[in-house]
Amino acid sequence: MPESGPSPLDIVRTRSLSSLVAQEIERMILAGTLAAGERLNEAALATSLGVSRGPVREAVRGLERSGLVVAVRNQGSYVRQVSAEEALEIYDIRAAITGLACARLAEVGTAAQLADLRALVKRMEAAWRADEAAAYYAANLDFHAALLEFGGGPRARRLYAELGNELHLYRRRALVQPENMRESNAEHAAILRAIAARDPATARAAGEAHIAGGKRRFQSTGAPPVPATSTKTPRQAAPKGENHDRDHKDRPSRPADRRLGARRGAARAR
Amino acid sequence: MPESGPSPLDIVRTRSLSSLVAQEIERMILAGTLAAGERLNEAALATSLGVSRGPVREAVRGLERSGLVVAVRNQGSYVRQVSAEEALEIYDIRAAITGLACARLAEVGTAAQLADLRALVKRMEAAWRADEAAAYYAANLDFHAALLEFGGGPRARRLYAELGNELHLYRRRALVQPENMRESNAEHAAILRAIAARDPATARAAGEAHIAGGKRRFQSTGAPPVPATSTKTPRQAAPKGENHDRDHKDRPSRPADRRLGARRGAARAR
DNA sequence: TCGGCGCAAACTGTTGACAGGTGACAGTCG
DNA sequence: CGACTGTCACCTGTCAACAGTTTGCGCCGA
Repeated sequence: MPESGPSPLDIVRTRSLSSLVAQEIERMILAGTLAAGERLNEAALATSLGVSRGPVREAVRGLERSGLVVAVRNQGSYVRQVSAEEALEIYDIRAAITGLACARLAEVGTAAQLADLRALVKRMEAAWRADEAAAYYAANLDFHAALLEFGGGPRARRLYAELGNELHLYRRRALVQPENMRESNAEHAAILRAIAARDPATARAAGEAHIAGGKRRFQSTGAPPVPATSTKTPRQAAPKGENHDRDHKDRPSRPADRRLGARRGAARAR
Repeated sequence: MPESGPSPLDIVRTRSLSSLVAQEIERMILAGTLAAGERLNEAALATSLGVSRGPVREAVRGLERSGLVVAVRNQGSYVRQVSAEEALEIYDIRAAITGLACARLAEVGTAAQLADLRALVKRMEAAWRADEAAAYYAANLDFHAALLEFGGGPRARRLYAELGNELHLYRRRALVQPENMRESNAEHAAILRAIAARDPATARAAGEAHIAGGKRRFQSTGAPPVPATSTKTPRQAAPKGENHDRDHKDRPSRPADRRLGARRGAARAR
């Protein structure tokens, strides 16, 4: 018999449908399939994923807690819109977390871990010289993930990942510009030097400076002070403070959504 | 007509049942009504709160995402147990966040905000002299909340609250000892001085040092390396691959739980 | 022609019910 | 007497249906 190995139906044995659905919706959001500010239609999502509304609701509730969506009673859930101010704040927090991990790594890091990090920096340098932004981007993600994997605890890792997700919500495009790659990787090297020198304070400062540099590059790369798409803000039913304005442009797919998941009969098919 | 004002049943009009239930369960967990490691019986919670299982499930899913509970498929959800290592890590992250807020407050804080903080420090000093640990504890919470309210963005505030909750999970007792109050409040004063001097770097260091001091006091106040109630530590409900060994000790309250919410007839009563 | 009003559809919130899985107890065999 | 296996109750996972509310659309009147 053909054994698919990694996850044939062990998946369904260990993870509940809700978690699978949550993972899928999160992927959709981060991939841009569900745009920021877009409304989540429970029935449509359910039929599209082939499950009932129950798991979808549970998944959305989880995503709401983790800050990816916002929900308004009797109105629906919307993909969260991250304002420019929030994005900058997230950079600050990320800087602090990264600094923590770097400092700790300078204290307890092993030679093997350092070698791993060096290899990643080398990969990034190669990508930069070849002007392959995508490869650099991937290696950069790996580098930071490794930094937290080696130097951070589980809580810090989770937090870092969450912050990264929220940042993706602001702007999807990978904002790596050719001239930035060199600068960014130089900072990486500085971090490595400090860690190799077993100097926690310097390592921390280097880690923070690197994220701060990313924040600066992010700002200068044409991040508008207001992410806004439209001219008006009036209509708003936000739960707390934020307003995610939605004019007609905001729901072009709305009729399609309706047709997709509306009819009882269609929803029942499975 | 008698208008109760804040929350008669307008609450149910603005907040969904799920969020209310989540809030209540969170309160129960933090208050100790639901002990760490205890299992959450959906049916029992539902009847106890007078709602169906749906909202309870959604609430628990949310709490799972925010780290208060862990869930295993086909087995149930358990109030998360925070290990000593995790607690220490949380202190580190809190220190970083607090430092951030202090630094920012030193830059942009207003005189009124400084006055508020000074008043809180005074309140704590009074509580210390009167040896009223409870009052000190409350004012201390207010102080830190104000610190983040004035110096932190919304994301940092949410994060700080979440970390505080997780810390409560480790040990409920307010670990303020008389001799610690003076030291703690001295650090508060140091933070204030640095902020008043408009010295971000020093303010940040003071904020971090204060949390680090709290961590030290937390450790020395007899926090055992093992939070355990019993002799063995291996117990930890693991979501992934870990085997969550469960000996009889693990569920002393299990029979009671069953009796509480088990029978179909009882579950249906409402 | 424009503004207000009312109806209807759709979507969310909530509930009840069903099916599968897991853990424990008891009986039996070595 | 111990270990194993079969059975059973409970509990979670999932689904389908019901109720309330909001929103959009059409109609009527000024």
